[in-house]
Amino acid sequence: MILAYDVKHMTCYYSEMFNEQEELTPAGPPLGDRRARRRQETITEILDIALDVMTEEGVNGLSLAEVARRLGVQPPSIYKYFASIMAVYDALFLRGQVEHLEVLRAGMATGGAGLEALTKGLEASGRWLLENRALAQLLFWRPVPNFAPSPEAFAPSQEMVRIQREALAGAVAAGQLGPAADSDEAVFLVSILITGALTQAMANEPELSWGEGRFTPLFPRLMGHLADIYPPG
Amino acid sequence: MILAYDVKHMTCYYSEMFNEQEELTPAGPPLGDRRARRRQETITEILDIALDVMTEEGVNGLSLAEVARRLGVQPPSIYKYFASIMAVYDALFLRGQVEHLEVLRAGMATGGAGLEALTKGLEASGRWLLENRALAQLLFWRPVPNFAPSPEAFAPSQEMVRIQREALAGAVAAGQLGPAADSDEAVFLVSILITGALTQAMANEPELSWGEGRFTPLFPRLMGHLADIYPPG
DNA sequence: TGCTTAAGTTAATGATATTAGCTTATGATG
DNA sequence: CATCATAAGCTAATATCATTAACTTAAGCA
Repeated sequence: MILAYDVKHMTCYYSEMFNEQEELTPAGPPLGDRRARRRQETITEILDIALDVMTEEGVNGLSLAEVARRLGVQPPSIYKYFASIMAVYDALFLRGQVEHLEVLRAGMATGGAGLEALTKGLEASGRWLLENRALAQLLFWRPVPNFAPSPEAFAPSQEMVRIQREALAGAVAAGQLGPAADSDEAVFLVSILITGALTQAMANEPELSWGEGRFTPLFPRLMGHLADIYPPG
Repeated sequence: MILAYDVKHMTCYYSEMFNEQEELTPAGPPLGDRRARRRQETITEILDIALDVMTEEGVNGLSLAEVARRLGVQPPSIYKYFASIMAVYDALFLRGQVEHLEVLRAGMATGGAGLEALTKGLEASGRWLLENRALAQLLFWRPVPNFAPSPEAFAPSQEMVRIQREALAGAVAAGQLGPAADSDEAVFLVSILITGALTQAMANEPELSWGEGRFTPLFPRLMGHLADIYPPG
């Protein structure tokens, strides 16, 4: 899925909306090896804390002052690492995309092939997203006014669409689905199913995991009926 | 749909999460007729402006200071009408629920019966929600940290579920769907379809209306395949 | 060993939500 | 019609933000 925010296949909204690219991290000049490592560690630490805060207070509840407090530092110090709070959101968006892509890939590898692999992959993705709700909301919804992900942060999403088309093509080749399933349209259709299940679960069942509750258990069934929509042979 | 935020059928999340009910409007003592009308007009005006601001700046971009500015008044004056910014969100949530319910009802009345009426109703609902994105996000997503709708604001959602079950029961009676479709599960399943289409459209195609783009045109087709999931006879 | 500069600091600016307390003028009531 | 309660406005103040400017310090490369 991750159709939210795709840019290549998803026509042009984000391509129009990308923020002007100021440096997101205030320039990383030729750092000595040791210094560079320390710096990277601090950046990671800031992002971890930011994620904690977002998980506790909501995506929009992120406050650099609170992050600084937990890091044991004064608020302006954060600006040595991130140009603005939007840059923090962007870094988290990128982190979310990358991790999520990896989870989808790994999930698909556990299944068989074609439709089965796709379903397994999307379930793994769903499980991960419900375990990382703050990231999921950042990736799927538009909770933060004036935030639009940078092209870099957005890039993994195109790979995600490619992978899914590949799986659908595999399902067609295996005779699980009709040839019409090898299309962007089918990817969008699948994205509606997974996004619907996830959105309902996130909004209504914040305590439950994938496979629990009233929505996510229906997802595999819906995927199974893909063959009704794209009948093989 | 509107399963997001339902409370009766949607188990218990919101019932646990309802905010302690402080007065949302700072007490409405026995107002004279004229005064009461003026007051109500001002309240409506504030909500209209708040909706404008949310539409322009995002749901979380609402600022009482900005509302006051547009109303031509100092920020503290808003507090004569609403106890807090959360009370404004709650009033808008209620307004959204009520209008949305009416739209669904009217939409269903235009179609035939059973499955057809349900599809017509949900399409009308989708059209309205895309025309009222700020409200849609407030109703479906959880964009505002620490906001939970009051039971009053939430109530219309139960009626919405009831109406949909009724339509599904009608579809079963008409032989369009199998008996298993007369269930809460089927309502949840339908809610996944509509929520998925709407979420994708809202996140990725903010300029487009219902029926345009890559997601919402797929919805009627998905509804048509409900008979595959709940085969009649 | 010394010096560059990364990484921290404090101080200040202009937003915000909200509370307290004062003023005014509307309109219900005698 | 006059009175008076009070609705509805105001200003001032508090506490929270994000962010910028300008300074200090100390790490670590040469």
